[in-house]
Amino acid sequence: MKMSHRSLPDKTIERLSQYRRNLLICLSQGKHHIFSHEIALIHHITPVQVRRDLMLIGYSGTLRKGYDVKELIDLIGLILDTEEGLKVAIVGIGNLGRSLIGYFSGKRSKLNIVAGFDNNPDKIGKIYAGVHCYSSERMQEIIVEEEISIAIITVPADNAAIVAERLVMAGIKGILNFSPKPLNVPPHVYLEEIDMITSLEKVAYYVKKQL
Amino acid sequence: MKMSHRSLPDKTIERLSQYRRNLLICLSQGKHHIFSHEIALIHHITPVQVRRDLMLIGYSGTLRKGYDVKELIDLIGLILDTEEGLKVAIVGIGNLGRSLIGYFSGKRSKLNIVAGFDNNPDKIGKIYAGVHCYSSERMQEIIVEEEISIAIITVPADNAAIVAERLVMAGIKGILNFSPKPLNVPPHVYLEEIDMITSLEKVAYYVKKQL
DNA sequence: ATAACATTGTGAAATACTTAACATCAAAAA
DNA sequence: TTTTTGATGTTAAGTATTTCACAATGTTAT
Repeated sequence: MKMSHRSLPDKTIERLSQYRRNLLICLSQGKHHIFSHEIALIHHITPVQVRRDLMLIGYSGTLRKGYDVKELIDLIGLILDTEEGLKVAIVGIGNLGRSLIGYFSGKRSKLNIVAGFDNNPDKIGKIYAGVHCYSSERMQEIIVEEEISIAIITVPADNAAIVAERLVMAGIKGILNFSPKPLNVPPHVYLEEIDMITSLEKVAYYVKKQL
Repeated sequence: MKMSHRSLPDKTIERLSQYRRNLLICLSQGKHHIFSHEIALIHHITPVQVRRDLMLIGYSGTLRKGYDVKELIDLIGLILDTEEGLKVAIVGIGNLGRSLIGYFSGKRSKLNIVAGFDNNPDKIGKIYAGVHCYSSERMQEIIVEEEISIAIITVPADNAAIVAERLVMAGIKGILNFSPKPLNVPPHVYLEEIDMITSLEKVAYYVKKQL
């Protein structure tokens, strides 16, 4: 089990996260070993792809018995997680923000949403599924104080740019942006964008093509 | 302006959708021509990539004046949209569902959310930002009746599989799935998955790497 | 008129990612 | 004990996507 994964492909990272989630389910069902073709089936990919991913992270299964579920989960954790975990803030406590808080609360112990921010005075001071909502004005202060390193932006498009700028100034290291406006961040801040409108238009394109 | 784009790269489709959104903003600001490097700057990609995409859709700009914004928007529309538009249903009117309804309502005239479905009796019969919420039991009936071709799944993970199955049976052609469980659909149904947990874990991975 | 320039369009190279092909080997079967 | 089987691990080939390099050419400056 060598640790020689200097730089894993982007797509492999995504799949590792997905593998882990389903491996945890397998484990909870009492399944302790799994074959590459079983993992592949769950994720609708080829067994070779699974084996390649595991090869890249330096994991070896047992011939004819497959992979040890528990070991694999732990190894993926070693790659994706930090030991102490990372703190996450969510900016914009609208429907989307609250939905995300719901998704994450309690689930992944290594990524905790520890603060929410919003401008709406009705929301400030309230607690949503365990997450305290603060005034946006206190963003910088609390991010520094709590050592929050990741932010999720779920504010309306027009506010996203200014929010991002303030997050960067506060020392945020990674941003997950749901606003459909491309953001401008310095290269030392990792930016991941989820563009739901584009995703839907893409579905529409392929539906059209098939008609 | 030839129409020889038998099969555009997946990534090009995504970018076209994004280009269009920002071109519409340019147009509304009175900008009628745009250079490849200007488009590139907005989207944080290279000018060559922009030119390549436009080449692939068979659009030619004017040397030294760049691209005609209006023409380009129209051409992208010709590729991404159907003339009559497509109808969209949203299954699961929780926080995420309502947030998506908010995003799309009124914005894109060619993709209209025309129905929502939920099991919660409190929600059935209500109207959310113009979208009527029906009982999930009427899903099949209404999809057929209204000729809905696209569905967005925003139900909890455990219900997603059965929802997908029923959507396929009802004749849905494309699905945008927000549940973190990989779905199983026949090959004639286009499936796009947005995995918010994976996206966040990916951000965490790159943040960790940079530390 | 001519030269310098800035921009487009594109073949070819480079990079990133996936899949095929197969050597290897432990377990099960004969 | 030997053969067959069915899995892994990996090199090499294939595909998809991005970038390089540069020819072509209209516009502006001289």
